[in-house]
Amino acid sequence: MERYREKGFKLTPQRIAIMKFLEGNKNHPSAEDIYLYVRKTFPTMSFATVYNNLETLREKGHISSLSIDPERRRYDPDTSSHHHLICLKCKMVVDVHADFKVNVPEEQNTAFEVLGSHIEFYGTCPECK
Amino acid sequence: MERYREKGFKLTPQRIAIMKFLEGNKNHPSAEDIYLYVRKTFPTMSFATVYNNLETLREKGHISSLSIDPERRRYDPDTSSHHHLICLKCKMVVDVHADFKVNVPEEQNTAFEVLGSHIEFYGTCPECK
DNA sequence: GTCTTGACAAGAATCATTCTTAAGTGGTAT
DNA sequence: ATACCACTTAAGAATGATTCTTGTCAAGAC
Ligand SMILES: [Mn+2]
Ligand SMILES: [Mn+2]
Ligand SMILES: [Zn+2]
Ligand SMILES: [Zn+2]
Repeated sequence: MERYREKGFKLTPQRIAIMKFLEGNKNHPSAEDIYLYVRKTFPTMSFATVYNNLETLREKGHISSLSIDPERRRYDPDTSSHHHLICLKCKMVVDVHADFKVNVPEEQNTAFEVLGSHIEFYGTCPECK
Repeated sequence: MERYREKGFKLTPQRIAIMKFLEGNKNHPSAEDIYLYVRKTFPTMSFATVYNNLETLREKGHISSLSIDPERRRYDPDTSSHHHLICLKCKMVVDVHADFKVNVPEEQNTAFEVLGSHIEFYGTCPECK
């Protein structure tokens, strides 16, 4: 946790609670999921504080935000390059850790500077089948 | 255009205008883009009508909606399987037509019924570079 | 022509996210 | 230990995309 201390990044109790909740969390929670959980410990916490912290954490590269669920943004403490699988029914998101070789065709690649890629798989999870 | 006539699918002038705008459109427009354009011909058209029609067209499989731009939904008349490349600066979305071999690892694949996949590439377009 | 089932316009409502403002606090320097 | 200041917070308002509601209308079926 100490490694997060840096210039202009203050470790407040609310922020620590959010970071603890996210640390190792594989559920790809939404801002609301985080809010509902952290509020148990900090009943006065505001929704805006959650968003502020998520944005700050994202800026600093400690978490990433996913647009795989069209209904709400999901947050992921795992910033290593990996992919996702979403259940179209219950919207559960799980990791797909595999190194796929995907490169855009050469002619597009030269004109457009490709910085990365993300694969979203969709389907039905075991519970929803 | 006649091929769209089917049970419970009425061809109204507004709908035809939306379909004409989308037909062959490679810009992946948002609902607002579509609204602003079609309104030129139908000044009384409502935003809700655009959304109603997009949802109906999507249900019938004539268009697909993309969540690649986290700020707004984009619509694509090309329903064939293809991928996308988004410019992180101007949010331009272009097609990537290539057949990548991506399959989730066996153990996930059996538990989870994978129905499809979509690759989003991100980077900087020629104009924004 | 009549009927039925969508489709329409208009605007209200919803919901996620962002912004604003005033008050509070962590971390650094003194 | 104290003071200071930039960053953070809470609270709520604002925004913006999307969905819902309601009364009216019209396409296509018969
Ligand atoms: Mn993940
Ligand atoms: Mn496309
Ligand atoms: Zn499921
Ligand atoms: Zn660009």
